[in-house]
Amino acid sequence: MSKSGILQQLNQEQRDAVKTIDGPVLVLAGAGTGKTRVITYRIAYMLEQGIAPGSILGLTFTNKAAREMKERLANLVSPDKARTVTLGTFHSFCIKILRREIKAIGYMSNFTIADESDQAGLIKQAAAAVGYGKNDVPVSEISVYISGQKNRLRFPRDAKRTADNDYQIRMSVIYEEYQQLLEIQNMLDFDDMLLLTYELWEKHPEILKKYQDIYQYLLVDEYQDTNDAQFTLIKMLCGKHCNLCVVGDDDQSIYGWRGANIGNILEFPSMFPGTVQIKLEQNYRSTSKILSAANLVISGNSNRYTKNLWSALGEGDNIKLVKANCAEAESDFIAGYILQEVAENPELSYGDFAILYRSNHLSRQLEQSMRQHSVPYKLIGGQEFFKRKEIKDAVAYLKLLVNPREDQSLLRILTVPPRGLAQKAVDRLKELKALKFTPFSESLGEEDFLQSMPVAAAASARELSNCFKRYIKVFSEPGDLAVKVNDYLKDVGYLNGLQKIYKDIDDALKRRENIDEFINAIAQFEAKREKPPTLEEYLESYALLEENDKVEDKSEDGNSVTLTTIHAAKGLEFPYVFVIALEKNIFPHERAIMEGSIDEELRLFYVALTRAQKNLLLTYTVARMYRGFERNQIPSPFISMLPEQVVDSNSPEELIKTMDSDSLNREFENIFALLKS
DNA sequence: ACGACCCGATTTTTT
DNA sequence: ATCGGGTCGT
Repeated sequence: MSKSGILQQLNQEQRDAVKTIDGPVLVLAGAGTGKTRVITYRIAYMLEQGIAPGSILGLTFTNKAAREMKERLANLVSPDKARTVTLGTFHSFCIKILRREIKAIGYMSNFTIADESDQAGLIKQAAAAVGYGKNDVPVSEISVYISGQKNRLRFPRDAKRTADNDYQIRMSVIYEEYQQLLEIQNMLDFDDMLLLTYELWEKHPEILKKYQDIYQYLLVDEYQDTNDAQFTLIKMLCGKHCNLCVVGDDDQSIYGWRGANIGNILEFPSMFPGTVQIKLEQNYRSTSKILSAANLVISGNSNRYTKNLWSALGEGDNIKLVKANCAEAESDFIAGYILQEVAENPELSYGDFAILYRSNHLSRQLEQSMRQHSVPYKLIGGQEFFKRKEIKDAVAYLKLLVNPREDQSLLRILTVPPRGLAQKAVDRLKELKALKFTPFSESLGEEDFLQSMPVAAAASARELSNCFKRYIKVFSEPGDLAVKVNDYLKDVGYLNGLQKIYKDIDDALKRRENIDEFINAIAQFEAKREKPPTLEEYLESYALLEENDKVEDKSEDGNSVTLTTIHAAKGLEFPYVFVIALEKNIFPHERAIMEGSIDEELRLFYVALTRAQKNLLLTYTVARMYRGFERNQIPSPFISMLPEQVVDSNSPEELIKTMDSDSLNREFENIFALLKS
C-alpha cells in the first residue's frame, strides 16, 4: 500500500494518532472508534518511515488481539516485515525474556508455569507449612492476596515489612512460603512473569539496557487494563527515548478486580510529561440510538476523560427491553427471536447474534434453550475443554517431562490412575525431600525410596520413573509431538487407566474422546509452526492460552450464536446483541456492590451496550432459579439509567409471532427441509 | 490402598 | 445444582 493510501483511509484524529511516532502519546479510543485500525496503521506508517520492524514492540492484553493485529498488519505491509515486528501479550513477552535470562535471578530456563490448580495446591501446602489449617483462611483469599502483592511488585520481604496487622503478617508469611515452593520446583505463576521480569531488569541494568536498545518504539493496547507491574515494566523499557504510544479507553476498564489500575490511563499525561493526547470519538460500529444510550449510561461515572462519541450510521431502531417470567422464558424468547429474525432476513446468519451475561453460570439455561430450538451456538469461556480433569491430568504428565522438579504435577498424577502408590509413598517422598531436597519425581527411581516401599509399590514406582526417563529422551528431539504424546500417555498407563478412574463406561469413553481431542489440538499446534516445536514450547503456549482461545473449536463454520460473558466480549461486535439477566444482585453483581466497585460494573454495562451494531435487546426476569431455589428478582438499577426515548418495553409475546416452542420447531424444520431440497 | 458416600462451600469477571 | 474434599468401610 502506498504512503498516501495508509493515511487516506483514516479520519483526522486517527491520522494524528498514526503520525505522532516520537515521544509519549495517549490515544483515547472510545468503543468502536477504530482502535485496532489505528494501531496497525501506525505500525505500517512507522515501517514506511524507515523504522526497523525489529525495533517495534506492540503489547496487547490478549493473544487474540495480538493475533488479529499480526494478521491485519500483514495485509498492510510485506509479510516479512510484519513478522519481524514483535507483537504479543505482556505475559508472552515476559516469558520470552525470562527463558533467555532467568538464570541471572536463580531459576532454570526450563521453568514451567503453574496454573490455578497448581497454585491452589501450593497455597494449601504453604499455609500448612506455616502452621495454618485449611479452614483458617480460604485458599481463594490467599490467592487474591498474593496476586495483589505481585501485581504491585511486592516481593515477600516487602509484604512482610509493610504488614501492619495480624492478618497481613499471616498472609505475608504464607506468601513467602508459597514463593519458596514455586522456586524450589522451578515454577512461575502468572504474576511471576511480570514480577520476575521486573526483578531481572532491576538487578541487572545491563540486561534492561539490552532490551531498551532493541525496542525503540513501544505500543500498548488496552492500556486502561494495565496493572502497576505492567506500568513499571513499560516505564523501565521505554527509558529515555520514551517513544511510547498507549491506546485505551478508561470507560472500558473492567479488570480492576485483577489488579488493573485505571489510574494508569487517567494519570498518563502527568506520568509522562510532554504527552500528546488524541481522542477518537467517531464510532463506526453502532447506530446513534444505541450510542446515545451508552453515552448517557457512562456519564453517570465521574473521574473519567470526557468524550463525545458520535456515529454517522443513522438513528437506527430503538433498544428493546424485554421482561420475562423466568430464566427459561427469557432464553426461550431469545432462541425464538433469533430463529424468527434469521427466517425473515435471508442476509442474516446465526453468527450475527451474541448473547451477553454478567456471570458464567447464566449460560446454562441459554445453552439448554438453544439446543431445544436447534439454534447453533458457541460458548466462550465457562467450564471449558482445557479445564477438564482428564486434560489437566494429561498436561501434568507432560509437564513432568519438561520440568521434573514439579512436585505438584507428580502428586496430581501419582494416583491417577491408582497404581499402588498413595499416602505412604507421598509421605516418604516428602521425607526425602526434607532430607535431601530431591524432587519427588526423582526420588521415585532412587533406592532410598524404593527400599522403603512394599515390593509391589516399588515395582510400580520404578516403572513410572523409567517411563519418565525414557520419554524425556524421546521428547529431547523436537517434532512429532502428537504421536509422542499419545505413546507416552499410553505407556505411562494413563490411557488404559481411564476406565479405572471413571467407572461409568460412558464417562470413561467421553474422557477418552477428550484426550484424543487434546492430542488433536497438539497436532494442530504443530501444523501451524514453521519449525518442529518442542514439548516445552507446546506447554508454554498451552499455559498462555486464555479462555477465549480455549473455545472448543468444533469445526464451527462460524455460523453460530455467540454466548459469552461481557468480559470476554470486549473488543467484539455484533449486529444483534442480547444482554440478559439485568437484575439486581446479578448485574451489578452483589459482590461488586459490597466491594464498592459499582463504577466498574457500570463500565461493564457500557461495554455490553457498545458491542451492538444495530439491534440491542435487554432482558430481565421476574424470578430466577438460584442454587436450586427460585428467587424473586428486581430489575437492575441500570435499566432506569437508560434514556427512555430510545427504549421500548416489550413482552416476549409481542416480539415473537409464534411463541409456542413446538410450532417454532416445526417451522424451523420446514425451513430446513426447504433449504435441503 | 482404594472406592463409595456424604457433606459443605460456591466464581463474578481471567492474563 | 454441582463440585470437590473428607471420611469411612472394604
